[in-house]
Amino acid sequence: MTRLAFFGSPDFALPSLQKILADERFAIALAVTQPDRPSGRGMRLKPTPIKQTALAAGVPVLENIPSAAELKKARVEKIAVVAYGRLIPAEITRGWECVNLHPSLLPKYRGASPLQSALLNGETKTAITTLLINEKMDAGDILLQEEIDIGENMRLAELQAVCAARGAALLRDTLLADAQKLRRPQDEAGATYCRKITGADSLIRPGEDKLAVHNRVRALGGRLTHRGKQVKILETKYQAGRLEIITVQPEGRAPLSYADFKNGYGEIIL
RNA sequence: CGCGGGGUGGAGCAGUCUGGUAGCUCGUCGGGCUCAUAACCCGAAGGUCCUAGGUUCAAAUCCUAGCCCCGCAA
Repeated sequence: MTRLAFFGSPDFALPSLQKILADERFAIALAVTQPDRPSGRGMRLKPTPIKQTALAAGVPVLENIPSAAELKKARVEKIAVVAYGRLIPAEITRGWECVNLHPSLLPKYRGASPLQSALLNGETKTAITTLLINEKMDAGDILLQEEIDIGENMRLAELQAVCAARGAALLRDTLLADAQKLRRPQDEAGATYCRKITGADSLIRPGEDKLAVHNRVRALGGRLTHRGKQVKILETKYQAGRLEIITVQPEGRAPLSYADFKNGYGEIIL
């Protein structure tokens, strides 16, 4: 039985945590996650999904990066990291085997938004990769990698669900294996980076190519101004060069089908 | 007390500022046209205008309180 520390924060990390919790070959000594943040309407403090699940499972939760001494005291042998949200200091990456799950075809799409960026760029293929963490972001030696096809109409939620689920299994397999035998360095020449997504990235530009609109919508949801109101396009279908709008959401309103939308708001002109 | 939008026939909206006949697009039902249709034409049914008070000759519209839904942001 391997004693692990689990670093993670959002929903994407949840399947990994659950898979490890359910596996008797592992024991989770502690979970490390981002502090509660004001969130949602009313800006109330809200714990991360990882914190909620860990506490429910009786796992101690830390909201700050522990010192090496704390990890030693908890008798942590290995560390699993999934979308933690902060860089992990060298003191830890040098003292422990830190295995990270990153949803991209490394060395491509290092950084904060691999799935969104891949969709935005219209990639037809991505991957889930486990790697050893070093000082540089997502640049450590690769352990296991599994390719994932991206369908033409696949949306972020689906892609994320697939990567999170299959990534959980890949992470478990990696943690059970001998990292020293698996490790192989990344091809630095092929490295690309994605930055953090901002609100502006979801804006649909006037006259933008149909396929670009589609990619934007399925990656981030496309926003535009329609008759003076902000409207978000939630779902489109792209087939044989034709773009069909499926679901939209006007500002202040619940999502609705485009057919309903047209009845009240009129047609959207792209 | 983070900022903001909304609740009107079955669906999506306009009307509210400036009180005075319940409107639009769609759906449903009936009829017509057509070889035919998700197309077109004619007609019909269907509404406690979120709730409770208040103001007024008169409230979807103004005032007060409450319930519910949602967007931004992070």
